[in-house]
Amino acid sequence: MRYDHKKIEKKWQKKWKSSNLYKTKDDPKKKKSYVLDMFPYPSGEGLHVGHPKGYIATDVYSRLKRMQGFNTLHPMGWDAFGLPAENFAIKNKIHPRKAVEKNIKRFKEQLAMLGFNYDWSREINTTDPAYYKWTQWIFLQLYKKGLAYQSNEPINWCPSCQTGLSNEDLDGGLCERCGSQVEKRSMRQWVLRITRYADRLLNDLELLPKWPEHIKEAQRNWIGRSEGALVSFSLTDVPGQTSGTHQVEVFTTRPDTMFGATFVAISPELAQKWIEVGWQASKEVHEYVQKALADRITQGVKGVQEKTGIHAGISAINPANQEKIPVWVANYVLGDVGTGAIMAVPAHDERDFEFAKKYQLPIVQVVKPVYVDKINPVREGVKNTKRSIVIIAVKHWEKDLYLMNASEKYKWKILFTGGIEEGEDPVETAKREIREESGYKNFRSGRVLDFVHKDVFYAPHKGVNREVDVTNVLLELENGEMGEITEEEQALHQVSWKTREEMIQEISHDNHRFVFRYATEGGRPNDWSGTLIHSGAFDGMTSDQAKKKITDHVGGVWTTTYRIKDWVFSRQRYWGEPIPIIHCAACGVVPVPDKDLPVKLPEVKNYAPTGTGESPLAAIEKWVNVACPHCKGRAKRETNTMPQWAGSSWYWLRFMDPKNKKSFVDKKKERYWKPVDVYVGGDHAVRHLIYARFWHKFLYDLHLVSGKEPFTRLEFLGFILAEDGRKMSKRWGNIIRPDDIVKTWGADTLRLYEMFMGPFTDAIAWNTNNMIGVRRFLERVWTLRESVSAKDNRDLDAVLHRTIKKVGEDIEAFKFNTAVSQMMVFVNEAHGKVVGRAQWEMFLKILAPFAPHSTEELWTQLGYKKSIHRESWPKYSARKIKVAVTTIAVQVNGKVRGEVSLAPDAPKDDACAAGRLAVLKWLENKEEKNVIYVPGKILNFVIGE
RNA sequence: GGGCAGGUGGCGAAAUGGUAGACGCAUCAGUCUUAGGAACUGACGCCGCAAGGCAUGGGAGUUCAAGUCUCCCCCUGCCCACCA
Repeated sequence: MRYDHKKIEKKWQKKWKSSNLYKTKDDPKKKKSYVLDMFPYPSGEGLHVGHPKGYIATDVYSRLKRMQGFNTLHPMGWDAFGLPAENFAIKNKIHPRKAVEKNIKRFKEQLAMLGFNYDWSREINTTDPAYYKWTQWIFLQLYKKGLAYQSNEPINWCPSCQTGLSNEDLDGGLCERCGSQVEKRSMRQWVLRITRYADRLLNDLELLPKWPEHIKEAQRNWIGRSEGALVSFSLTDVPGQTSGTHQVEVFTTRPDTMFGATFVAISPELAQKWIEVGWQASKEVHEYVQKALADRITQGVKGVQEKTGIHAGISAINPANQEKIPVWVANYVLGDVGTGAIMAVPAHDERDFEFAKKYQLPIVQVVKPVYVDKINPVREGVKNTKRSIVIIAVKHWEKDLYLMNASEKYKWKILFTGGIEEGEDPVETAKREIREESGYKNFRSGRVLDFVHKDVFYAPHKGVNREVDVTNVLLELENGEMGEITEEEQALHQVSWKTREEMIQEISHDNHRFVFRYATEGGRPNDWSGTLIHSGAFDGMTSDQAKKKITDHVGGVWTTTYRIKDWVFSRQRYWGEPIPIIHCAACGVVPVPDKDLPVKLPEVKNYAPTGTGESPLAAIEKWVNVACPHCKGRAKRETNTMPQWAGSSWYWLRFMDPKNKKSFVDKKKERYWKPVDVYVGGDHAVRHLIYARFWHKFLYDLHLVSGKEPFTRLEFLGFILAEDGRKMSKRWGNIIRPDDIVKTWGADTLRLYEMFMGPFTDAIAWNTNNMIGVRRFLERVWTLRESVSAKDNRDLDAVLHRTIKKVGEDIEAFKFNTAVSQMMVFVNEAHGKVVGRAQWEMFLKILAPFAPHSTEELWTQLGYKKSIHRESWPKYSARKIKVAVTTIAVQVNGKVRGEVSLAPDAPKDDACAAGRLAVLKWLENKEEKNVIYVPGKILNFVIGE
């Protein structure tokens, strides 16, 4: 009988369903495993072959866990509220609920084709009132704890989607759904106080060692905690000054550099505010502000590259040194970051530096960086000496080449250096040193760089530790004429001309490389920490010490700020959970009593957005007008709805207990099933995970859930690209549908191929030819059943047991590709040989998670009535993995010159004897200095030349 | 600009510091044939008739031994971003 995937797959999918094979029961005595997919949003497009990749992985993983004896929870559901469903419904003129039902049906059919082991009795749907009742209930708990509040602060408004958006819904200042430029609009909003959890969301990332580092890093960026000082600069010379313009407050993370603040820069937004309160800015300033604000809107914050600004005609007093410095309006200062104004320290901030260069503003270095040498670190018990030196970059008289000063003896490649004599001009020192050490003697120019630093190192040629104050000099030669130099100097300096690129690449010491770059490419602040200079009483302190001291000195406040803002939680749209609040003229804001939950979405004729800032629900008077639960007086319902993120912020808890009518999850069941052991998905690196962690922590604080973090391990998949390497999309016409693949090649082939393509986390292009190779593997498996015999084939034991071991370990580690290739190795090995029945059964079991249909069919052919998917995972025998003879490489001086077959545990003498014969011609007449033998791996003869 | 992940054959990719390229695709040669999306046998990093040499983005280093560890440079992808 040939391998007929069509018949087999349909047959078993039916049987599994009717026998409830994958139903999960709560069994407190058994150890559990909770394997969860990020549940999908059921779009109208249906699935392409990229979508199931994560579902296949969790299917394989959860099948392994079940076979290993775990009580396994592996559910699926639908995240079906939100703008896309609503926009789809409006466009196609059907009710969103109808559209969602239709889409879910289609999704389920497509998932069913692939033979997944979901327990469908636990299916949930965020738009089901029995589900969103609890979403509303959790919202009310947030409200009761003061974590949900109303606000009239201006929020982001998308004119196209006609709804408010949270900061997280923006992409570079544009609406992430439709790309429209977002406006600021003041309107009443519900907001969740996620900032109160910011520190815990940040710190508890440390509780998640099994999360990918890049996801954690993205979350840290998103939370954006930074510590710094709030400092006031008083203003003078403000035309039309009012109380609003007496002073300007800035936020800085570097108060230690305050003595180097040579100007203040304010955002166009703040300038506008000042104008509104009476500042009589000049015509030019006025025009600049208007233009900068307009650019923000037309180009978005992202689009503006060039830094521009204008002197505001105002002065500020630097509170550190009481110096009068100018105030500029600058487009690189943003209105909604920090206070909307900065103190600019061009010597130590890249952006301020760029601006200061452009407008010729003073640059004052106030931190002297200390470079601690890693190649020649200071030594204990050696004399410490202090000196002043120059580091000298020397430019060629004609070409763009520079002098490299190499030393064979000390193995370094650096610039020239030399000690400054008492009272000597650093440029003269530099010229003298170059004449003495290189011989070049005529100079066109020389200048001292506006950058000093300190080096701390051990000087091997003098045998002392050095702490040196460095002045940096750039010399340019007039011509190539050379004078006499001593032999001693010649031996010490191997002089050569190098291009700029070669210099940067070859210089062996970081400080010299930095000086070279500074001299030839222009200035850039560096991040070596250091001590203060030009800072009055604070000179000599380290940056860290000075930060708080200077903040105190100027009367500033040390504070913590976050990039993450409170979560704007209301949407002025129809298709979402109604916010369960009643507004009563007499009692104010009244939460809907628990007994009246859920507040169901009413039927409505027109669910298109109104654009007035009110949701379509506001027009349904019968629904809006209610009696106040308190005073029974006339009251109105809240008409805003929740954002799409609401339903997915707690759904993993509902799967534990999906039908519970008394609470969102039974406490006992929660304690048994928590936490999610493996969570698998692709999108949503930041927002969903942050929101979910936030709600979970909140529920933890109410003692409603029993763990601090919901997801122990996160596996983040790489997307499958189209065959042309682009994203699969209707637009490119490169979509491949699983339906077609399953029909032609079978679900098992598709599953196995998606696991075999490459590393799970990599984005890899689909390749149908490669997939056919996997189908060939399944056919060879099918053929193998003909050579099964009663007695085991001992020759296959080692490879079989190695395969069992590797497949189990690789699935556990989500290294599915190498698990599959190991099974291919086994089948190649078994090809043309007799396979013992017991061996065959073990192999079918380890293949079963990947290819559930064909293995089930082959299993039945052996006469079994019970499903293979209820079998347990085979145990490998460590003894059988061991082989009698193995081939190891024989090296001579690390190069492979032959090989030899040995027992893996052969003694060294035997190995050497056999090895010598194998590489005889390489050893003749040579002195054998050493032999390295690693049993089972390698034999290396080290010989003299 | 910052962070993270990467850079290995014609392609997808393997490789606890120990024979680089497992496994698969494609290609080539052959066998068989009921001419099929066949199957089977073999070859397949580069240069070279061979002996051998050269090869994991480039350069240095540590080591008996480096794709793997250290340092520097270059490039690509993803995320964040004039975040003060």
